[in-house]
Amino acid sequence: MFQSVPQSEEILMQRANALAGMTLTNLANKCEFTLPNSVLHAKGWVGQLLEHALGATSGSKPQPDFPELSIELKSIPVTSQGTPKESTYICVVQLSPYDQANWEQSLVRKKLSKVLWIPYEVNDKIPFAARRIGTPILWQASTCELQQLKTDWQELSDLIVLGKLHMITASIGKYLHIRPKAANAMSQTRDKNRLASENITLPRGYYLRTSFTKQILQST
DNA sequence: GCGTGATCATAA
DNA sequence: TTATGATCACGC
Repeated sequence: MFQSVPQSEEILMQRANALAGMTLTNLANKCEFTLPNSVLHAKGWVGQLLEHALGATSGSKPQPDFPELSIELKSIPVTSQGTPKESTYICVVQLSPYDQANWEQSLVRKKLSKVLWIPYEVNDKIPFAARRIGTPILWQASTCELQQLKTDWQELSDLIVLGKLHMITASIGKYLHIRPKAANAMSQTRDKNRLASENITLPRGYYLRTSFTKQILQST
């Protein structure tokens, strides 16, 4: 479908709007993507289909999907009521002291600078292939939202810098929280905020709570 | 293993 | 039903 990088926000939005109402089968056919037999073994498939359809190029680099536009693309599964079904992964929790230095330069802040949300319906009665893509929403956090995100990030970052990552649970943070992000519970990484003798830990990621993304989708 | 794309599975 | 912790796939 679209394979070139969108040169402006307007072009990106035109493309995104053109997808609204299409089923996953419609879009997969146009992009020459093969529909997975089961979502279980294709968890990120919808996101990658949308990236391709809109011309995103970042791949797995730790930066927004459209770096020239500072726009991050997020597909988001919603119920027939428009409520998000899942929390939204933002980025990995980096574990070097400098990464927690300041909010403005954090990976979370950069990823959430501006987000193009593309909802798609998820409902037990609708087969995966028949799910429809919804109306895109280009979002920027309000001053109030940004303040809370910063507060959450700061609280979590303080714990990390103090070597207390192991004390962080998913219940910390109003909008933003930290949860495991790994192949499985055996995965390991090093937390450079701790002594070498005790720094092996499970890789983690930052996620947005559904209560917050629900607010985002309804505000527009 | 790291970082991307996420959803699954079950305890609460 | 929801939130937390665990898991799946891919490129490098």
